[in-house]
Amino acid sequence: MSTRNPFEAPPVRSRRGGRVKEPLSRDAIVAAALDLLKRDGLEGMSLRKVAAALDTGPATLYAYVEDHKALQALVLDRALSEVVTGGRAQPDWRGRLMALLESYFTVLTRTRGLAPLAMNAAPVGPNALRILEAILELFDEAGMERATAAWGVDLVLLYVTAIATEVSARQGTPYPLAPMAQALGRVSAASHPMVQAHRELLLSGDGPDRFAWAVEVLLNGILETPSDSPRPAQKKAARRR
Amino acid sequence: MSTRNPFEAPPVRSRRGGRVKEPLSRDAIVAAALDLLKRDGLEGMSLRKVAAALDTGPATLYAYVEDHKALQALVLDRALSEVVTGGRAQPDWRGRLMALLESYFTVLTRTRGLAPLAMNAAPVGPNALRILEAILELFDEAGMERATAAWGVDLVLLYVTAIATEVSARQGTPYPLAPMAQALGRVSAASHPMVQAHRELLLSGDGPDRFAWAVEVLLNGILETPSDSPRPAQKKAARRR
DNA sequence: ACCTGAACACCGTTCAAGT
DNA sequence: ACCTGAACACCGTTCAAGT
Repeated sequence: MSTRNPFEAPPVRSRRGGRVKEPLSRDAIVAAALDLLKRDGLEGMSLRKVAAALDTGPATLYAYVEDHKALQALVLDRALSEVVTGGRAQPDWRGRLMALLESYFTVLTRTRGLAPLAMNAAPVGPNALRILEAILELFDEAGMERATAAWGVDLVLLYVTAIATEVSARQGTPYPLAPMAQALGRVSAASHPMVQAHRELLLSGDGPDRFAWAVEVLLNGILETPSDSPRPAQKKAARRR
Repeated sequence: MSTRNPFEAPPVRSRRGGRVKEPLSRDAIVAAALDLLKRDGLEGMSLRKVAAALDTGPATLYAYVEDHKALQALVLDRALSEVVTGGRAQPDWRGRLMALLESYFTVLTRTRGLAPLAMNAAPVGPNALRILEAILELFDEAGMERATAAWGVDLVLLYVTAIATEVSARQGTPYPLAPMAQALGRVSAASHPMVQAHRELLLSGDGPDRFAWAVEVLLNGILETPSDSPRPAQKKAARRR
């Protein structure tokens, strides 16, 4: 890869789809980094590997990108371009919001190493803003107050990002919940009766139902808890008893 | 520190509070690592630095600890020993749960670098189990169904861990929400009217009210959304319109 | 058999020397 | 003036050589 036979024709013609030593640019760097992230996960996206993929040294990238963290933020937002915000399939705002959050969740979990990146970088790129705008629109359609909507969008995005981080971390390991199962197995009924009683339920996987349930929880909770009353009445607490 | 004057007395007497070259052990390693984490944050807790603090080489630690990730998990659980689960100050389960989650949140945010550690490691240590048990107890007191409680405890802990990670990441930077403020300032009203309209609200800081609000949202939502009905009726959706 | 110095294969970032 | 090879100051992990 690094040694080139001098008798070979210079690689001018494009191998299909591949860039042909295109001039270095911020965008080309971000694109290469995202390719590496998709292929090899977070550690495939090191500054040195990105530089190597572009046939240059690591120092060169600093002419186009502040530092590694900034590159991560750029890669994240580029990846978020795949999130679908304009869905009109569902008639109600809840359905549309669920579809949007599922799209966000899917993008984060499908690309190995993307979710932790979203957990570490502030969502300030153009695609993050597009997602923000879409959710606020749906919250407005739901008749939510502005203050509640502002805090709510943060809450919802943070939660989905967090669960995506957890799920994508588990995707690496062969038996994801083995450590938890072991820990729960060792628990004594005397010291941890509740954990014992909930053992199987705590281990029940994270299928789509669970994601949908969690989102419903957030939406129901947000609708019921206006942000101006820090300690709302506990009217509902006893209801389900 | 590494060069020692051969004429000085060997460091046998304890400098107050300090360990005196106590024999290496898993526990001593974890304690030293937590000390370093508290002092210098996540990067202060590198395997090499922990080894150096114990006057040994990095290879030695592998006799006591699986690898760096396992050490992180041990350090996390040791730090979680400070979380107060037995509070009886509040008469109601909500108040006690709020106090417990605040304690967890405080422990995670007070120690620099601890929160991301909690985000990466599965909560399977003895202190994590103690917290799990306490929350399940309170959920039971609230009359929650078991399946709902099992999913709910996961939801609540994950959210609090996530927000602690975000807050503690911001604690490092001098002007935490400057990037967000800038991004929101550049947004055009034409393309992002909702973001524009919520601008100041989106930037309103993360004080204790906001944390309390978020927890109330989760609790209200969980109480209202039994886990057996993946798509509960939207009875409440229009109420606040 | 146990412990560990030294080596291995990496990092992100800087900067002086080249064009 | 711009670009970048080489160096700097680190990583986590392994393993052969010592006790």
